[in-house]
Amino acid sequence: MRILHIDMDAFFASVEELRRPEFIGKPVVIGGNGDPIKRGVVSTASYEARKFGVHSAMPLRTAHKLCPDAVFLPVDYEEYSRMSEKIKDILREFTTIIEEAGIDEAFLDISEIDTSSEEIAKEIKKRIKDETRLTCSIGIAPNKLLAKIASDMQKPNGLTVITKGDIESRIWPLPVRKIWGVGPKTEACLKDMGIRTIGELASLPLDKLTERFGESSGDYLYNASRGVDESPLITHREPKSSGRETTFEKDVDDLQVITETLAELTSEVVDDIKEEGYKCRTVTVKVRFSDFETHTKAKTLYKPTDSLKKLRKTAFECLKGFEFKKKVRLIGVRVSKLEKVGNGN
DNA sequence: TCTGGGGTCCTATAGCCT
DNA sequence: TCTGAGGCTATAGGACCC
Repeated sequence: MRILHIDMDAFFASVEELRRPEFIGKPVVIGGNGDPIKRGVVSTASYEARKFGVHSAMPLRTAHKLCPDAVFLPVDYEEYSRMSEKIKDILREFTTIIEEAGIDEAFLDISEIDTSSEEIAKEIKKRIKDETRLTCSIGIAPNKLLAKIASDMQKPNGLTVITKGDIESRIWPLPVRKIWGVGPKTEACLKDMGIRTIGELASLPLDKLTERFGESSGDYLYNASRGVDESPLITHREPKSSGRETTFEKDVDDLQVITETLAELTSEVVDDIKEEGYKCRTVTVKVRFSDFETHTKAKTLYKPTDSLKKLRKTAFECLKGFEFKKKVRLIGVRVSKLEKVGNGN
């Protein structure tokens, strides 16, 4: 197997710099509605902004303190999606075995292509650069797990090939956090066990991992630390749920405002699923309180619907299940158990 | 003082059925 | 009739990803 992972460099920021060349070379921070004093987090920071310590998921206000002179811009998903499609169209000319992993990433199975991996990668980089003026980083390895780690090893504009023989020398020294699926919680848990690197993780026996993380995650970590991953590329997926949520600019205690906002969000979700041609059975309402405590209430209908009246009524019933003793920071609604409407099924 | 919004997947628990 | 063992579904919460 030869799997290629392609990851666009500082994608949102780079797309903005194409539109506004005067920002090139400056620290650029994309996030929220572009106002660094309001609630929101950083989606993407340009490499110049990263030098100030700004990174994804950081509160915009923190980014503003670290780098007050940065250019702060709102997220423009439509523009990034258009660019993403352009790039994916280029990738599809190399193979149809593609997994789209988010707006700025993809896996390609290049096992059956009769050209060396490096040549394919260089050609992809050239095509993307020529046709969009954007750069990307590419990793090539025997599986998705290693290809993704590889693409991250020499950013930006990198090209990294990892073979099975490289695992001990090049993968084991890396921190466990580099493994897809290992986030802050798992990292902290492993640190408690004295484990910091992937190599140290590989020294743990399977039963110790399954005991600590459960059957599924334990198995995954055991295999991942050895560079073993047999997961196939997902070339097509059906949506499982669709939702909308919003964080209030200031925490709210007015039930009227909360209810009205929920009604609006529900109507947006209904528009979304109708447009995609789905009905749904389950409605989940989410409330986050001022102390960040988050709760959900769900109700499942007997039969699938896309009726705004029915779904709004169900959302309101869910809302009644909450106790509002604290101010509300966020309200959201999600529908699931989706079924494609129409003849086909 | 901070901590978005779009999702997916996993786990635990409870009720119901065989 | 009683007591489980499993399977399935609904619900709630949480970790993680981009």
